[in-house]
Amino acid sequence: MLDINLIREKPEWVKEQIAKLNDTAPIDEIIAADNRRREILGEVEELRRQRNESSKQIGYWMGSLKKMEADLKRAEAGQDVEKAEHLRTQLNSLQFNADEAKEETRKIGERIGELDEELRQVEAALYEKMLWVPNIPHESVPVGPDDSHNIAYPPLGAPEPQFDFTPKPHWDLGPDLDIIDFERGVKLSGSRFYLLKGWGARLQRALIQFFLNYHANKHGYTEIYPPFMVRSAMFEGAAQLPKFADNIYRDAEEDYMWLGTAEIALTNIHRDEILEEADLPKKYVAYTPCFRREKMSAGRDVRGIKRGHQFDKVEMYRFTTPETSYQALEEMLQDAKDICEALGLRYRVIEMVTGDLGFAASKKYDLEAWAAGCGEWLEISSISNTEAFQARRANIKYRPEDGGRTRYVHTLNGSGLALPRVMIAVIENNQQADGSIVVPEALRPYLGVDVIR
RNA sequence: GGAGGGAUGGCCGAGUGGACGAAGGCGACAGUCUUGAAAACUGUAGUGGGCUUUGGCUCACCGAGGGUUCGAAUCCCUCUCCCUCCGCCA
Repeated sequence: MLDINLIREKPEWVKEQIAKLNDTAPIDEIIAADNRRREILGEVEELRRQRNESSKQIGYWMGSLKKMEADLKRAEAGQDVEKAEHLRTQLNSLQFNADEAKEETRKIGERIGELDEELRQVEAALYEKMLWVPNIPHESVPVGPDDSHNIAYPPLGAPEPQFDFTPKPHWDLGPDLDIIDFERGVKLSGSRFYLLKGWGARLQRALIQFFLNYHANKHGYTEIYPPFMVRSAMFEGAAQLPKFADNIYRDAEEDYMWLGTAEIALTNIHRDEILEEADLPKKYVAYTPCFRREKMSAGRDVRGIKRGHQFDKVEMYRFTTPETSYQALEEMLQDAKDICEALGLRYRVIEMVTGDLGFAASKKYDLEAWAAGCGEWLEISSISNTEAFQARRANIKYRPEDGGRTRYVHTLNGSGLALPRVMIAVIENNQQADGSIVVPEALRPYLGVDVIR
């Protein structure tokens, strides 16, 4: 979510920024709703102030009345006719004042009720609109209309694998080695599902283990095991809802939704908290399966295991101060590159232009790995700085060390790395003429074999 | 799944309709004392919104949302979460 103050103060600038994303947002409607909201707020608060004031007065009178009633009872019991008469007169007049004030205050209350109702509606409408406004790109992001304009940096890591035979794509290699079973996956769950079997399943498990250990041991991340289903509010906090509702699997009875990425759980770890600046940055890493409907990409990438409804991913996540978030973004990019290097992948960095930033990111890099069998660059990581976009939705703040006002943290997320695709690259790039696969050095301690055959 | 008990400030905990943004304690911070520290004493402190001549003024917030009332931490309803016992279970 954007800062409403920013929209209020620089509406035209905000519109320009959003136009760069190839997106639109009802900024004028938002400003109108915001104005109306503040108008009502001013009115209703003044009325509340009046009500508080007269309630206090009434309270004071009610106290006096109680005392006078007691006095009257005593006077009557003591046969003090004159005093009783005097008290009765006073009592009646005070009672009259109190009743009158009550009636007047009740009317104020009615008006407050009406205004409150309108305020509720205006605020709900404003909030709903705000939820659909995308994040604003960082000034360093190149302006471009779509992904064809993204900047692809020269390949890094291992040289392009060379073969003296025609390398097979994983959808042939897998079944030949009996490590991927497409038919039975489909039997269980339908299209876009598969089975990993034997060394295939073990290879994926080794990769997960390797990634987690690497980030925890060498990069200083704290490992998290989160719930794989979370409440819908967490999806809203991570900016997945309302916009991406089509992509989410959910429970039919309860308010549970299956993670599309660990980012959703990790973002909300510190939801509604105020962190201490001294505790920042917080760095988390988590392995989770990810579940996606893929409605939007129906018909795309149907071959092989590149895009399924379920996949595994190790995700890095950071909470930082605003001053350090862009440095943190570069560090996370390096963290992901380190893994690519350690695995001997041929990979490249893609810097996204404004038109391909997506909804939540202010700046984003992708990492792509070369897969020699299918002859494709596969996206194996996406690393974003969302600045305060998620923090505002999930209400995550920190208290600056100098004791100033609380501020929103910046949050960053990045795959480190995404699984079936890294496995595709490993399998296809390391295949030999006989169909066997050489296990990368780094994974051998986890698998206990040098070659999968 | 059944029965019962809870949710109050950083923490503990009082508060059953009116002077309560909330006693008291602990912790935190600042000051006094001290060579320094501790102890003691004194003082300061929540979050968010609106307005503002930037001095302030004001509203809301006691798990969440409704309701009753002139007035709600306090009474009523719904929901969420936690705890205890029973049942079931990896």
